[in-house]
Amino acid sequence: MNDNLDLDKRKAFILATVVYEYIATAEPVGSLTLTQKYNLGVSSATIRNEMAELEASGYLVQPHTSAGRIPSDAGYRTYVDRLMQPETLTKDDSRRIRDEFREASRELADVIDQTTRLLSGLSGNLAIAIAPSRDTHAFKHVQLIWLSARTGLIVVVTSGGVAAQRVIEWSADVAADDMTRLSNALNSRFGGRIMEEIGPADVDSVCTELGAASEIRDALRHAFAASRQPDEPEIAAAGAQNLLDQPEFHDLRKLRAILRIVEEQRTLYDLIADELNVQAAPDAAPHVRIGHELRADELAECSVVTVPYRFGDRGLGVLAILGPRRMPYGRLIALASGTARSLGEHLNDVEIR
Amino acid sequence: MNDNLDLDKRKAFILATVVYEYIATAEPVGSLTLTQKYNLGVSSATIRNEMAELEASGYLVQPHTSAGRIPSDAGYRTYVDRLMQPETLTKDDSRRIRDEFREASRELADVIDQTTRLLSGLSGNLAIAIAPSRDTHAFKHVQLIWLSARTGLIVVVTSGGVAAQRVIEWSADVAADDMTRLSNALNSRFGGRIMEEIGPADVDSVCTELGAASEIRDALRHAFAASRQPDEPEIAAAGAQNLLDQPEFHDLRKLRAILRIVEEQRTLYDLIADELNVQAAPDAAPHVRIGHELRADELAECSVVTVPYRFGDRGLGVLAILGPRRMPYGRLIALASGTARSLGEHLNDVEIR
DNA sequence: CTTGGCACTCCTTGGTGCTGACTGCTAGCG
DNA sequence: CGCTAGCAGTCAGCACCAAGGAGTGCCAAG
Repeated sequence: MNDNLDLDKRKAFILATVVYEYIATAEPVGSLTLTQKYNLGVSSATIRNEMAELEASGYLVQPHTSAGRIPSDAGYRTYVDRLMQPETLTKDDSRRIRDEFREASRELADVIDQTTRLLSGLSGNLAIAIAPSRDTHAFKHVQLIWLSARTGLIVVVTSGGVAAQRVIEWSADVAADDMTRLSNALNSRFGGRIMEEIGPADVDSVCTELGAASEIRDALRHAFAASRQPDEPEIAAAGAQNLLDQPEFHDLRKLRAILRIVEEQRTLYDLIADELNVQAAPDAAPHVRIGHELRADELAECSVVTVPYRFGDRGLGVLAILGPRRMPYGRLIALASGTARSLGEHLNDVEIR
Repeated sequence: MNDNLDLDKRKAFILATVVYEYIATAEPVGSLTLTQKYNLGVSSATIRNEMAELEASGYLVQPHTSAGRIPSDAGYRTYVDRLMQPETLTKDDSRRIRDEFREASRELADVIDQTTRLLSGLSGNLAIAIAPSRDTHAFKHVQLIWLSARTGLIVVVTSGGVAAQRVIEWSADVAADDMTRLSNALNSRFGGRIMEEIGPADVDSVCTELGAASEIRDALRHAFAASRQPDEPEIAAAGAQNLLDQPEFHDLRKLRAILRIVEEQRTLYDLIADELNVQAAPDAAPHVRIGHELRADELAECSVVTVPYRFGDRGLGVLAILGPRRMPYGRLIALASGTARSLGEHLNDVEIR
């Protein structure tokens, strides 16, 4: 139905203009508006004929008989893929992104959080970030710290920073020296490996050799497991209140449906994490999903821009912007990809080598 | 105007019933409703006379001439202070709180976060938590961990757990032994102190004695400062989407005004932290602020229940529930104080001794 | 193929009148 | 003197209707 051939130059221009105008005004666009605000060179009657054909081809829809047209999912899709001007970051946006990362934390969780706040502020939409997978981090160091005869602290450091830390208690006195020896043994055994190569059996074997208490062995296992795979998906979201400004969300039911999705980290993760598989290549261009392409009824009127970012050689995370379908795609794509690039650079800078 | 004497027994009962009924239904309460649903023993005309007097005394207001009455700030205040039945936690709520803390993390930030999620879920309102002041934590341990010739990690442990950790880089090679010696010196110097007794000068003097590099000295200073006073107020909030269910927030302008307050951590902190000064005593009863008592126009239709919780001997944090004035005060007070108690106990359990 | 004209559709807006929920007041009763 | 029944008055909410306007589809002529 909507293959390339049914869009001649004029239809393409009209479709692009309708989408552009509707994004700007949130009002259905009529033929008169088009002839008045844009230099079409033909009369409104001609536009009407063209728009009728665009509707028949599935690019536009009419909310009701006597209204103007608004884009369908397919209309937005064509706009994004073929009609839209690519945008670059404005000077101002570049500067704000640069400034933000100059001050940014070294802690992965903090960085992710801060990035969503930045991106939601710049984009005026809801921003989401998934932390990069930890499996490919390089093991750097583990330290058992003696706090008292019955308490200690385990710290696991990977190339991504402190990956796990936990206070542990045990039931029989342990000497500080034992902890140092255990730390040294673990470090010399695991040095140079990446995290996914370190399993519970490896931890066990070192513990057995040195005769470590079972409580300490269990705590170490947990610490290493948590270093690779935290209990909850590492995901951050910010800027939900931005959605209140969009007229499409003045309907409270829709708003609540979306907030419910955002609240449930698991659902949100699934929504975004698709990209981790689809876009295995880092530095990939942002990907846009529109309306029903999101495969969630609650999000039928939303679009999502996703972009992967790099951490180190293989680690990969995802940034996303969620907003109404009527979003300024060009700007958001530029923002998402600029932020992802800066985030990747920042993570590279703070990576422990 | 509204002193004790102007509330005879019947007026008190009527006021209490109006507040109760309005909290339950969100509809202005009329004289007929009262006689029908509650056993007043007098006719609606008598109730009308009484209600007119309650309005003259400032306890009730009428949204418009031909409507029933709703409570004023003063009406809610009297209800909360003198008329309401104190409630205790239901079995079910107790159990959920207990279960939640059984599984809870040892990390202060995670606990705070988890507590707000619990409390917002139980209360159906917005929950807020401020982490206890760190000044009174006891110093436990500091460890400089050698990662490579040019990078290391500082971990400061207080009775509250890991209070600061930061990866540091320096420009001249440092040996692992130097870091151990410095750690030992700091630990023996600071052992037994509480955090507020450890200033930058103390850190400096140890560093100078051992001839530590200035980069390490600066990093240690920062780490100790951050252990006492984090850069941003430690505050968590959860459950904003619950407010959508309240009819008073169906007006989007009001909703946005409130979300703006919640978003700005600083404002939110100021709003709640008053209690830290007012209620210096731990185990104090929950405190309720109603409408204009909050001294913020945006919150004129809101109430806040706050309750301090203990951490250790002197540390004090605050839990709060923010919702519409029309909130079930008895239940929320019970929830807030039960949660604060369990939180205090949990923190006590995980405190490092 | 384009265009002006025209009839048609249907949302939006504003006005009107009704209904129902309350109230305040008053006169009479115990 | 307090209580009550009855009644008139007020006003938000709702349904209904008419006018206005934005925009369309179609057609005949250029």
